[in-house]
Amino acid sequence: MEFDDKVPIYYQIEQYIDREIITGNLAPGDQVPAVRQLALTLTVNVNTIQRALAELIRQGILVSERGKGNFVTTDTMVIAKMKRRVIETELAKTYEHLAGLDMAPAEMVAALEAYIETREEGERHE
Amino acid sequence: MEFDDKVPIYYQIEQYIDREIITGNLAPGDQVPAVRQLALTLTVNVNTIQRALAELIRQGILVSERGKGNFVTTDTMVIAKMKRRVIETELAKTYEHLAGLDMAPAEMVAALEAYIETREEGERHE
DNA sequence: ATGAGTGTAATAGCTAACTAGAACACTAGT
DNA sequence: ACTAGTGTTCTAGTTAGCTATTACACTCAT
Repeated sequence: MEFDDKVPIYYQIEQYIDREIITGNLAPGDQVPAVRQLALTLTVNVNTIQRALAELIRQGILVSERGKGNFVTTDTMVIAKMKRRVIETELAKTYEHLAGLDMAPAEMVAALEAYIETREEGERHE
Repeated sequence: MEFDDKVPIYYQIEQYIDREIITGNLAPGDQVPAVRQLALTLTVNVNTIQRALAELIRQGILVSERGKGNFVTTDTMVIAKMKRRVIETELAKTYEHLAGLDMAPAEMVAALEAYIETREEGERHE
């Protein structure tokens, strides 16, 4: 996995697992890969994995069972709330950044559409 | 100024100045506030300011004149290129993040529109 | 020449993030 | 009981980012 070196790895791992849950790659009740396995997969130290998981456990998104593993909560409300938070945060950040460029809301939408368009152009010729 | 403690301050200052230039708050040829003044305004150490400016100078966005000050380049091509890069980067990041949530391009646009809508709702009642 | 205003550089010290490695605690299958 | 597979904790050491402080270099008006 490639990390953005401008933001803490443990934080990016948190977001990575959030996404895995949102997309259903990790379903409620599923066991998360073992910490040592994650450390290998993400080529990162176990402690860093632990730090990321600790935060997700604190939020109730994961449930830790000593000796067994870490599991995605079966509390779908917690997951739904997390999903809303993740999406909202993403959009808010985009909005703020573009607003800081003096872009009006309508322009933001247009810019995103244009970006998607050019991106699909590119993919067509890959 | 409020910084995101997940990303280096010097980097956020770079982006801040980029934005000031894009919005025209800082026009080509304009003098950038003195480093010690910026340090005060942004409540940050002079060295941190210097680090941010050094990168902008390296990119040719700012021009340093010892004893006089730092100035926005008059090379409008450099500025135009920077502006494109900033916007492109912003949209790309949003796209990648939302794609990571299994969102289709059309959904991204819809989500952004919905976000803007609710946001304007909120502002109306502030 | 002096002084105020500018950029530049260097030192020292602090903290957060990360790594490496070891040890400990618990679970489940044999 | 043993063993393999889990999570948890701790210590030590490295590096990057930031602060504080001082000193130096240059420009311009007086």
